[in-house]
Amino acid sequence: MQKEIKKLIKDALENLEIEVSDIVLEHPEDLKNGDYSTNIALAIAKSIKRNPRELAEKIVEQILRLNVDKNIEKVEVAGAGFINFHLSKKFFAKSVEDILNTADNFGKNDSLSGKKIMVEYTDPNPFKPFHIGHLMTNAIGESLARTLEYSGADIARANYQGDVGLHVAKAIYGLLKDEKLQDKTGDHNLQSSNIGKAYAFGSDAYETDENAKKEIDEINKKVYLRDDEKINEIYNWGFKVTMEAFEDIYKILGTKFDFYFLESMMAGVGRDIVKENTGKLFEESDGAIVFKAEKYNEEGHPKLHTRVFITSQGLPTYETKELGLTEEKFKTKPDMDLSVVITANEQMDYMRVVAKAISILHPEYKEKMLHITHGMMRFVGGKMSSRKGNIITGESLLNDTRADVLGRMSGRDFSSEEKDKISSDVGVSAIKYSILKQSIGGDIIYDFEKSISFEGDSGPYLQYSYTRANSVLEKAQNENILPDFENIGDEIFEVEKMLYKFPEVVLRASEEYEPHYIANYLIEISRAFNSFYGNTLIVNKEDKLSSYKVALTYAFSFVLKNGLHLLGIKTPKKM
RNA sequence: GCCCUUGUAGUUCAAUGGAUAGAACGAGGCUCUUCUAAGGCCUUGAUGUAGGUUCGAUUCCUACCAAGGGCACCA
Repeated sequence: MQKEIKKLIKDALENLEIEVSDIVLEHPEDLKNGDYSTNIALAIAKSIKRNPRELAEKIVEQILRLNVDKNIEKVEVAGAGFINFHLSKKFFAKSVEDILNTADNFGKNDSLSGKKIMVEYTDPNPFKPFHIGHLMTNAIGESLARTLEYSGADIARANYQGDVGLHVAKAIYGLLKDEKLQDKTGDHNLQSSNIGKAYAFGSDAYETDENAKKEIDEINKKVYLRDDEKINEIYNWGFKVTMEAFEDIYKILGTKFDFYFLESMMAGVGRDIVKENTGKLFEESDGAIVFKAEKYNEEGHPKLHTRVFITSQGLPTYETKELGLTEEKFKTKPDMDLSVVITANEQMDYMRVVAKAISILHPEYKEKMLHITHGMMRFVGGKMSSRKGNIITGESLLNDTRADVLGRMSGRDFSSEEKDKISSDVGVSAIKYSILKQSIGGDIIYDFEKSISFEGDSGPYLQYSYTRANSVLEKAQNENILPDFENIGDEIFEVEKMLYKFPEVVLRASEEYEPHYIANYLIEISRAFNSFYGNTLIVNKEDKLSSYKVALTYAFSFVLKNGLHLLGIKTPKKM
C-alpha cells in the first residue's frame, strides 16, 4: 500500500512538473489524521517558493484525478500542509483476510534472508547464582534473536560462561569449610543453591579474612592447574550441577542455546593471538602486555584507552579471552555475517577497545561485530532482598513471581498441573515484559508489586487479551460462525487500523535492535481490541456482520500470538 | 579530570525532524440478565537550563546543570 501511495504522490507531482527524490510517508500518531500522511508539500514549498498549504491543495487535486484505487477512501489537506490518506474499509477487510491466510507467518519479512547471525547472551557463571542481570540479558537476547529470525536470519544462540576464575575458588572454599553444602541427596537445583551459599560465604571471607584470601588464591591456582584430586572432584560435580540448574531456568524462560563457549577454553586461544602480535599491535608496559588503543582514536568515534591483555603475572585478562572467543566464534561458523554480543552497559568501554584490536587483526570482522548493551535492573524501595529475605537472584525473582501468580489463581477451576504451567508462563511474562517494554539502553526501575499487578501496561494484560480472543473464537466455533468477508459493514474499528502495521513494527524492531517497539505496539492493539470486545458482541447469530467480526478476532489473535512470541512470552489459551 | 549513557505528567515509560507531546500506575466517578471485570468508559497533569540549525526541535549541534557507568594488571 505504501508503494502505491508513494507512486500516486510522485505522479501527481510530475503532473505539476515538480521533481523530488524522496517522498516521506508515515503513519500519523493520531488515527484522526488518516492512515498515511506525507509532509511533501511542507518539505518542498520553500525551495519552489510556494505556500505549503496551497501547494498541498494542488497536489491533492492531482491525486484525486489520478486515483482509481478503491483502497483509498479520502485524501485531504490538514494542518500546515500535511496530506492525509484515509484508507477504505475494503482495504482493512482485505488486510484481515491476508492475516488469516498468513497466520503464524504474519509479521515476517526477508530483510535478513540468508544471513547467518550468532547472538551471545545470558552468560551466567557456573558456581555462582543466576542473577538479575542474567535474567535481563536473557530476555533481551532471546527477543532479539526471535525478531531477527522473523526477518529471515539464520540465528545461532550462544552462551559464554566463566568456568574458571576467582568466583570458582570462592565457592570451592565455602564448600570445603562447610561440607554439608556438598550434600548430593537433593536434586541439582538444591545442590546448585547450596553452591550459591558456599560462593556467598567464600566471597565474604575473601573480603574480610586475610587467611581465607590466601587460601582462596591457592585454590584458584589449583583449579587452574587441575592438580589437586579433591578439588577436581568438587569442581567437576559443582560445574555439572550448576550448569544443569541453569538449563532448568532456560527452559522456564524459553531459551535453547546452540553453542556454549567456556572461558577456560578461550584463554589459550586469546593468549596465542596476543603473543603473536606483541611488538606489533600489543606492547609491554610495566611487565604487562597492553594494547594502547588511544593510538587508534578517530575523529567522531568514542575515545579509546589502554587496556591490559596479559597481566605481569602472565595471566590472560578478560580482554584476551574475549579476543579468543571472537576468534572461536568465527572458526565455529566461518560463513557468519554478524556476531552480536549482548551485555550490560558497564562493559561498553572495554568492549570497544577489544573490538578495535580485533578489527585491526581481522579487518574482515570489523563490520561483522555488534555489541549491544543494556541498563541495570534496580528495585523500587532500594531493598535488594526477596520475600524470603535473601538477596534477589534471577532465580528467586522468577520463583517469587510464579508463586504470586499461582496464589492469584487459587479460585480458578484448573488442575494443579495446569495451574503450574499457566502461573509459570504468566510469571515469566510479567518479568520479561517489564524488561522489554522500554528501550534497552536505560536502567529499569523494577517494581515487584507492579509487575505482577497485571493491570494496564503488563505482560499478563497481553496474555489476558489473548485468552479473551481465544474464548470468543471457541464460542464462535461452537455456534458454527466461521470467518467470512461477505458482509464487512461500513464501520471501521480501531483494531483494524492497527493490524496491518504489525510487519512494519517487526521490521523496525529488527533493524534497530529494539524489542520495545513490539511491546508498545502490542499494548496499543490489545487496548483497541479490548475496547472492541467491550463494546461489541462479537459472536452473535442475529448479527450479519458477526462472521467478519470473528475474522477480525482471529486476525488479532494471530498478531498478538506472533508478537508475544517475539518477546519470548508464551500464550496460554486460558488463564 | 577525560569518555560513554540518560534527563519528558506526582511515579514508571513512549513519541522514523512534524499536526492538540501518547500510555500506564496513582486519585475520583461509572460499568457484568453479553463471548474470562487480570476488562471497558469518563475526568485530572510533563519536554533539566541557556543558546544555535530548521518552514517546523522532545528529537540534530554547542555550553551548563543533574543522575548512572567506565577510565592498567577484576569480569
